[in-house]
Amino acid sequence: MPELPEVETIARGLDPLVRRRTIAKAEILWERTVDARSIPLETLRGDSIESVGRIGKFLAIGLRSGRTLTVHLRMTGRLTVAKKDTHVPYERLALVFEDGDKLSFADARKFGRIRLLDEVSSDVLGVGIDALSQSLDAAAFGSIVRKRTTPVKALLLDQKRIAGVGNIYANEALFRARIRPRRPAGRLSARERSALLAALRRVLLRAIESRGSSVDDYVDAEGLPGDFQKKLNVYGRAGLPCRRCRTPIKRIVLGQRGTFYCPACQR
DNA sequence: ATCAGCACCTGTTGGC
DNA sequence: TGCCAACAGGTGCTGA
Repeated sequence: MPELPEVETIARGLDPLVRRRTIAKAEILWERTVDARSIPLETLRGDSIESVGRIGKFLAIGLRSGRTLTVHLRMTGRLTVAKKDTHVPYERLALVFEDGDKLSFADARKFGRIRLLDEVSSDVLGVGIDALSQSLDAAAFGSIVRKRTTPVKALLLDQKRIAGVGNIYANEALFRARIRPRRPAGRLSARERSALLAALRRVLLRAIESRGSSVDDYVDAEGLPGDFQKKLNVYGRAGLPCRRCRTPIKRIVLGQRGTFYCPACQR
């Protein structure tokens, strides 16, 4: 479910809600929610939250002890704050605070993972340069794309190279840059590369302004949906007329993911 | 290096 | 109405 704009929205919303709160205990309701490489969550007792940030699609909860708790929402994860005794549907893990509230992680499909680490970095998390990083410039983007035969859309989705882009925004950025998803990445012209990088930034930033896309069930830290789904040009619009040229939007499968594009606008 | 296929899970939706 | 297959904002592993 959540990609960079949704995770960023959650981080911003969550930060003021959990800052400075002290953890009384972690309640684990589905064991596999805790990453096998995690420091045991019992050690969270007495620690407190300093801030909430984002690395790629990971939420990074900075703790007083200097450690970091990372949360990956995968498809259906949700993080919300509630009273300790509130029943949260599909709750898999809860950080109960000393003040009687809890930070609840709910996840219908159980794909989400939480991990407590001494030190975080994009390297430890296995992700590449953040899609909104200033250092992702033409040169850096060029070296990622260069000589690759893989379809450009698959490259955008590869978290080890560029972190944060998921299926919605990969489709949308390619539409905006007028590039077909199957084009081998290495065969894009310099002009197309710069159009794509600009489109990617623009789409992600505008999605953050809209507080993300709620296509199905995404909600932010306050339980509110985003608005960007109203502005999507291709994602989920198979058969509907292109907003630019009225040609029906096509759906193909690429790398096992639904892929949408306008056969007239995108070359 | 790359890629298809499958695994992990559950809920929703659309077709017959 | 009911059943079943297809599909879902993600990622990791295996084997060709």
